[in-house]
Amino acid sequence: MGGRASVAKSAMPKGVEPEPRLSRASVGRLSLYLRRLEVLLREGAAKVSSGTLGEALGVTDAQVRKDLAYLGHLGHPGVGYAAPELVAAIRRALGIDREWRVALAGVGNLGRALLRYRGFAERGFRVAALFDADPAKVRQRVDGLEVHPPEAMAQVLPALGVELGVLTVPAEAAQVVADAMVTAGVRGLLTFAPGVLRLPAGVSVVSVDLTVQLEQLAFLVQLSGGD
Amino acid sequence: MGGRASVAKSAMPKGVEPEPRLSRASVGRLSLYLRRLEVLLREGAAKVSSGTLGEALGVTDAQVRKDLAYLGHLGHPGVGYAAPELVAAIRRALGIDREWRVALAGVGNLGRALLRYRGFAERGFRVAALFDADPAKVRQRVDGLEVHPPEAMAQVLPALGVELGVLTVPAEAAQVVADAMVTAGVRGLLTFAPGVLRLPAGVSVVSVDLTVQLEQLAFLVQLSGGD
DNA sequence: GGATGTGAACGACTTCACAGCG
DNA sequence: CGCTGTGAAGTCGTTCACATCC
Repeated sequence: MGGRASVAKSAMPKGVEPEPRLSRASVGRLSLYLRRLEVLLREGAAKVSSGTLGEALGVTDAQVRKDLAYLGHLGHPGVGYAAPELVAAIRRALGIDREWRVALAGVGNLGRALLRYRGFAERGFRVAALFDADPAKVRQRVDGLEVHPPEAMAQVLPALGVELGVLTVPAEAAQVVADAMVTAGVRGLLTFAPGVLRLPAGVSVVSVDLTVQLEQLAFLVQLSGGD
Repeated sequence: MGGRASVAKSAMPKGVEPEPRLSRASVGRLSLYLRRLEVLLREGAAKVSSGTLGEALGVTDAQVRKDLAYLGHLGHPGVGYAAPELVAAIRRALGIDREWRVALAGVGNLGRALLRYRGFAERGFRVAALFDADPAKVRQRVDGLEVHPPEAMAQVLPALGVELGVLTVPAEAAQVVADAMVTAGVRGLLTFAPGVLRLPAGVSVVSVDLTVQLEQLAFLVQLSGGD
């Protein structure tokens, strides 16, 4: 097709350094390093090398060093990394060196499962509000939290300082609920609904699409078993 | 440590074609195209172009064509792709042009949520057996399926022709249950437990790590809001 | 004209290899 | 010596651009 010019970076005159940024893949690995480090710390390890850190995760030592190099000069040649410092540095880089207030919409089985999942609280993600469109669920208490109707978002979320939203609602409702959350000031969404959300710039989205994951698996199995 | 080196290509004399393989990212997009195509088909569209297919998904037309080119020469220049044929070709490529029997281990909230999720059945994934280590749950019926104890895997799974396993068990149990499933003949696992599974070659794994996802989100929000 | 398929350019991520430091 | 940090090389995936065909 002809000139789908697209605006892009035309406004940028030049000169600005590329400034290496933490890549998406690196961020995912940092999460894994963090978890591994916590295990190693509990086992009493004070120092870790890039080799030992990556080993159990299937990551090469060179990759580990590259990832960690983004955080600054934390390693000591010939020795390794000081585990506690490394944990602190990773937490800061990931933005989890503080508490995040989270709202959860859709108190079905999936929502309840996430609510009880310890991993979240351990990392500073605190579910502060629940929402559900089902009148039978509204005003009930789940894990000590009252379920609010969706209309209450604009009032409740800012009051509680909620910045993140988790969507465990049916696919049909996802876009509407997402819009309501964004209007109420939420700046990031983790959605489990299939399909793509259209959101204003400045709002981040991470999508966990279970169908896509299962299809990936089917593909891999077919490949390896393709005899 | 070494070991993983495997053959590498240094030993390759030459001559053998690289044979382009469907990349992981491409496979993920094919899933999305498939879902989009089904919507378009319901709306009565018989032909689609790479532009219209990718538009709603945020994928460029060139990317769509590259992805679809792996499936063979399906497009008609000046016209586009015939939607029904494309659907069939994608299903075949992903290995979902047939039914897959699935076993689910861990009948907690998350397990129940997946069990009721329609998207799986629509794509030919049939949950054929349930397992749980909790004696209170064993022998109960959930969604018409009896819950078996883990010891029954070796007997039940081969009998039902189960090839895929879904793990919604606590982190501590994941490796043991995974091993049991593999022993019982399962060739692919979708796990929701945090942590890395060590499995024999030939068994595929897709891991959905919710903590990693949330941390990705926190990182993105911190980035965009880092003003 | 309209849209595909595809080499070539480009960019992003990973691995290699080694200098340098404790 | 062991292990880090990092340029260089290599690999993989995406975007561009255009010849080609209906």
